[in-house]
Amino acid sequence: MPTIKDVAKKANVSIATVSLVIHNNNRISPKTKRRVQKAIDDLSYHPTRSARGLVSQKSGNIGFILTEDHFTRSEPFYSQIFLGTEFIARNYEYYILLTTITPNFSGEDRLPRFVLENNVDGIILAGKVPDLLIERLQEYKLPLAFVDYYPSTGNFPVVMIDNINAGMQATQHLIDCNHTKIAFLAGDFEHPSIHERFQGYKMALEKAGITFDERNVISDLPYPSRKYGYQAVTRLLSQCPDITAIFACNDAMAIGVLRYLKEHGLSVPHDISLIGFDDVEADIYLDPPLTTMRVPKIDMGIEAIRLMVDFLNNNISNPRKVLVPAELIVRQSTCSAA
Amino acid sequence: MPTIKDVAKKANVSIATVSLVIHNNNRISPKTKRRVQKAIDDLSYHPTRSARGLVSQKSGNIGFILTEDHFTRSEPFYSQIFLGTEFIARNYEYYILLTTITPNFSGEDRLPRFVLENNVDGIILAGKVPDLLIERLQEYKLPLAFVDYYPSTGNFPVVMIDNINAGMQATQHLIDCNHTKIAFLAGDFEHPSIHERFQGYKMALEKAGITFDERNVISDLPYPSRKYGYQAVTRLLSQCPDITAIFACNDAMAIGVLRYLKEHGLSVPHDISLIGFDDVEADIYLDPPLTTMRVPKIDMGIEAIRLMVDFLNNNISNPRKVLVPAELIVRQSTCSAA
DNA sequence: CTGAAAGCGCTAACAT
DNA sequence: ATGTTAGCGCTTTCAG
Repeated sequence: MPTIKDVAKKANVSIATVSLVIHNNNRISPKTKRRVQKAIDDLSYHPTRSARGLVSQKSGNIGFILTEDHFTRSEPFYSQIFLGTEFIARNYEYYILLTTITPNFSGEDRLPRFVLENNVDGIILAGKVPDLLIERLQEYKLPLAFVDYYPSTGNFPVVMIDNINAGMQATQHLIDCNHTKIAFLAGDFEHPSIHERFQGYKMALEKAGITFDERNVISDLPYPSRKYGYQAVTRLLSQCPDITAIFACNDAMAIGVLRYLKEHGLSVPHDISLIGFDDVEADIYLDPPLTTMRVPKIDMGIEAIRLMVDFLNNNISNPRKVLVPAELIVRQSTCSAA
Repeated sequence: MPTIKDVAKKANVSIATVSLVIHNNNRISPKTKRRVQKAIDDLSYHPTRSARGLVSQKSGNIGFILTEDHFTRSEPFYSQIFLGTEFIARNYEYYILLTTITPNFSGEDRLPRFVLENNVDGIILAGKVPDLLIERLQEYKLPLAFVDYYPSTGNFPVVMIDNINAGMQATQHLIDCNHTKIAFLAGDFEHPSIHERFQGYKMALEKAGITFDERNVISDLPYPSRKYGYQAVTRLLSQCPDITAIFACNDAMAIGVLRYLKEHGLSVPHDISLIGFDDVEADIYLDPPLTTMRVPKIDMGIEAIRLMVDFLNNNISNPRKVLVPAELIVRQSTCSAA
């Protein structure tokens, strides 16, 4: 591999000149610039990352952290976001370094290697991450950005689904179908996204003049999975058998709900309308295909990188929040109330 | 961030000694070793990646290349493989750098930036990649490893599905169900995997004493997608209406086939049995759920990293090939012939 | 057993 | 407008 010295020699200039040409500094005469450029092209020279990194104290990498359970879960929600970051990072001349951490991150656990080794210029955190991790990360004065989660304290760039709006839209769709007894299946209320969807749910009810009934809400699920969706609806139907529509906070739960209803001879959508959230790939193959709120997962990754790069390049002091809209996808699991 | 100098000062030794301690060199007395280690711990010092990289000429990164169309296609086959590499790389203290290239890579196109900038120690290529790219990459004397593809020339570490076996198994399953008129829907015959599955198909037929019939094979599809599966079966049924079973080379095509059959009043599996390949997430939601060959995508990524790291650490000269087995998953799209 | 010093390839302040 | 030079933080001979 040619080095800057080879170029300098070939173009009969000093390495400083070569460096200046590379950075397109206009102190260099057009003539030498051309000569140097030719040498660069002839040798097909490219500055080496580590040498550059050493002097500039910039790695050219962005870290991406998520908890192990989020990485390995079957619904590829966060991996889609990650792929979104990978997809766009290229345009900004960054590479993404992925790592997972344990959800129970404690004082014993060491920080991701890329932090310790100074190998990232900023970090994107996806999904719920332990507060302690965030604190420890801040000691390294690394720019942080959050996707689909934000910590209760601190002012960071954040990409979130417009959950309130989406929650409203989903509920409104059911209301438009003349439903009034609408159940809300939350996953983990600790998660801000879920809580926001719940706000939207309540707002839509209120706007339609429907009294909110606490018994229609199941909010103590340990995890928003198929299994717990199945379980939740069991409980729901016993405590309020008259509901005609269910808003499940994600598609995994909705799939569990659907299975329960079918197994118990309840027709979807004729007996009960069902709307999910996320728009996972399986939705269209369900019977009936699931009405849901489509979340632009790839876009969320893209937006996160944009925020980070913006920050890195311009040192913006006032962090931006971006809300990505979810889109109502009407399929066949919802219909007018009888 | 503390540097090696800080540690040296704190432990009252030279930076050379610190470096030796870090690399666990036994020329250092246990006593100084302990003292230095304490200083390292107290300062929570970690060598900086770029400094290390500069002198060692090792980046600590492994590149992952796939073509754009493979990255963006809806069936997340290669992204699963990629996630497998990400998953395991951590254990070997490597990071993965992903990049995509155009499928029509030509002389005009520049190589991935991580190659030019000397930012990877080796490269994994997933899926079919242009020959020219491989040639150009070899000029950089970077170790290469292939997943789910291998070039016609050259001797590289390779991870492949055991396609011949899998093709046999799938076909054998249909034969076990008393089928004899079994169609084979290839995607792109250029791809070695498809060709191998075809070998397996023929071998199973032969073993069962069933004469191979060329008309039962559709092999001129531009791309193995739902759309082309749908199209292929149209043609297939017109040219040999008596087939009772179809082996589609991937699930995407199988899904297209299934749609066609349902739309044309043919029952799966009663009129026609259908087996796919890949085991994508949607399979279990299909009606009927799809019998298929499960491909361990994550494992393939893991194996690829293993091969690469083996090579990087031991400079193995005789590249290994690993064949990962596919597993027959019997669901409800196949049954005994009438 | 430990230290001095050279140098990896580059950037940027300072000279000229 | 261009060159000289001092590092960036580390590894690794080579001396002692």
